[in-house]
Amino acid sequence: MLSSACQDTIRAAVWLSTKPQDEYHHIQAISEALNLPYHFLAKSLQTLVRCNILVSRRGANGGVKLAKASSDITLISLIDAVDGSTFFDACILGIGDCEDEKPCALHAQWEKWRTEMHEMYCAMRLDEITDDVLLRKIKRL
Amino acid sequence: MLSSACQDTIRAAVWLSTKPQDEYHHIQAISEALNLPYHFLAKSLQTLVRCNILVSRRGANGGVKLAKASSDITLISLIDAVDGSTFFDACILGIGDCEDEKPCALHAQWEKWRTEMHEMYCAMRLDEITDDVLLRKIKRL
DNA sequence: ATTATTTAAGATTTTTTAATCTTAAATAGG
DNA sequence: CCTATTTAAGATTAAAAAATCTTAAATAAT
Repeated sequence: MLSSACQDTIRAAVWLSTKPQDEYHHIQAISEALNLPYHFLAKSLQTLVRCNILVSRRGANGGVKLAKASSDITLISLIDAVDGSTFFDACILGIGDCEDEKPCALHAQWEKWRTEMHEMYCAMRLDEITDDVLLRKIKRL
Repeated sequence: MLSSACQDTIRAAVWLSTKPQDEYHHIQAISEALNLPYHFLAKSLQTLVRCNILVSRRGANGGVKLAKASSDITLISLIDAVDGSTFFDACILGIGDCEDEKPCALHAQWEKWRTEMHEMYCAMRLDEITDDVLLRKIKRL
């Protein structure tokens, strides 16, 4: 559903949202805390920086931090940034042209779920994902 | 959501369901009709044969046919056969242990959709997918 | 029986995704 | 200014998924 790069960035963003917003944190530290591959994570986070979701600073005492309050960061913005917005477009059976006039047998139902999912991702913000329980679970296993 | 091998087998099964059930059809013919890679398709269809969803015959005038009426073949049986049954188990965020006592913020909603999807795949049978409209659309693009 | 045909099965190659490595650029602190 | 540190960026490698190739086994027709 979501690429592992995308899941990693969500984990990292959730982790960052539990820290004071003005604090820079080393990508290395995030990578270790969540057991995510450093260079792979760094690459995804760079994408978030370019999308103005994160702010980064190079050099000693550098790192990354959220560019805005966690309550202003939607899940869909992370997904769009890393995976692109083409995830909710495909037919559930992989059959082409399902969007057009004549749908496949599953189309109407899938369309309904797809819309609901998209709305959920749009509505859900980082601060809603974050709680003590989740924090014990966002590490990669 | 579904692997391309799985989508291919669904396409092929739908195509077969439009033919007389006792007719053998060459995998080559299916591959050409639906624009699916021959050897890749053949491999997936062999899986269906082993699961007794298809019957095959080697040699001249050989081919494959449905092992039972298309109204007795559920979508979930194809998916389980090709992709295995682990597709509906994962957390939507990729966070581990989401099944257990303490779920992630999206868990309850995702669980609901997942259950509904699974039920839809269980209920949907080949003959329901097949109609004139769909047949014009099941070719790979 | 022999031959052409076709599925079966495993090996190989290609493509995509994931992960790592290397070097450059920037920054803070001494 | 110099150095250690850290992100940035592109190259490389590894792993997984998709696709192809090759050979074997089975079958029908001649």
